[in-house]
Amino acid sequence: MTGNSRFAVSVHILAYLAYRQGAAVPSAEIAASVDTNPVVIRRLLSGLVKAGLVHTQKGASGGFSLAAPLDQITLRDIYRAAEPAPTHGMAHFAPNTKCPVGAKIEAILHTAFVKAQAGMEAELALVTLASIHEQLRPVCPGSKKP
Amino acid sequence: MTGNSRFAVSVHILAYLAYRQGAAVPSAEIAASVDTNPVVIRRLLSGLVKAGLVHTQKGASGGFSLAAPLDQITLRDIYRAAEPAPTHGMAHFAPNTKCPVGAKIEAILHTAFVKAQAGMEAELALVTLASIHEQLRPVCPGSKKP
DNA sequence: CCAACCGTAACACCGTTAGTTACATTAAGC
DNA sequence: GCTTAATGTAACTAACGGTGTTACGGTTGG
Repeated sequence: MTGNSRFAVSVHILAYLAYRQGAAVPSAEIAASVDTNPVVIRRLLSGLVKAGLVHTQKGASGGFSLAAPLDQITLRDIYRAAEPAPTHGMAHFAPNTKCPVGAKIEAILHTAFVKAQAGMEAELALVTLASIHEQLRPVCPGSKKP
Repeated sequence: MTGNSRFAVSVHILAYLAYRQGAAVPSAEIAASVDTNPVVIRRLLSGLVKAGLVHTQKGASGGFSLAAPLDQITLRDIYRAAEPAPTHGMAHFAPNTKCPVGAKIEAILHTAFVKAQAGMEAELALVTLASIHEQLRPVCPGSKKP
């Protein structure tokens, strides 16, 4: 695949936790909703826990639950927790610095990328988990397992 | 690598063509500036030509040159010509549609991605090739090969 | 004619991601 | 305490995309 689905799956995970309304949800249950392996879910949750978005409880009858109110978690928070630092392909972009263009293009591109990234994250910041939960609401009367 | 460098290299290519001021530039010369293989350059240029940003001339003493004024080419144009349609990881994201969350999350995510993409492209649209050429200007008095 | 150049196919290599198995650790409930 | 259910993480495989490279046919100026 061209990109990774880390962000998309992470949003799904948090939406699912919102749907389950604070219960301690095991990774296997989330995995069933995403249709993947529980380890994949736990790997992503590891980052979400480190970012303070999710609370974790070990042991029997343990699981994951949201660590903040729905309206205080935005897609930007999730994006930053899920994705590694964006390189925009600059990682392996090493132009010939003996050429006048190659010597300066990198800094110019970096500036443009930072602005583009900011523009994207500004849009993501407008969407809260609460609004996503609201969109899901007509379909989830109670809090049932899949 | 986390991402691809198609966009970064494409901008470099167009900046180089601007630097060479309308001359027919062979792919090997551009490749020397980017420090890569000429075929890689020609592959990317293929897309730029199709997008109408670059003019190509086959045969001896042929090469590539800009097909539009510097102030009418923005980073967004280059981005769209260089990158394939953005999937945002949705390509391999196929949640369990039997789960209420899995069934609706895809549409919600797609909407958010479209907005995020638009926010990013709006920033890219503000940067023209003319402004990049201007930033390169102090360093390129004439039009010399590297 | 020939030398230079484009266009593209074919291929190998490498890094990333997803998926999977395995196992140590932790904690609730009896 | 023992059992059971769960997290956390390492290790491995398979698949995929991107880059770099060689090769070669087509085109054109001199």
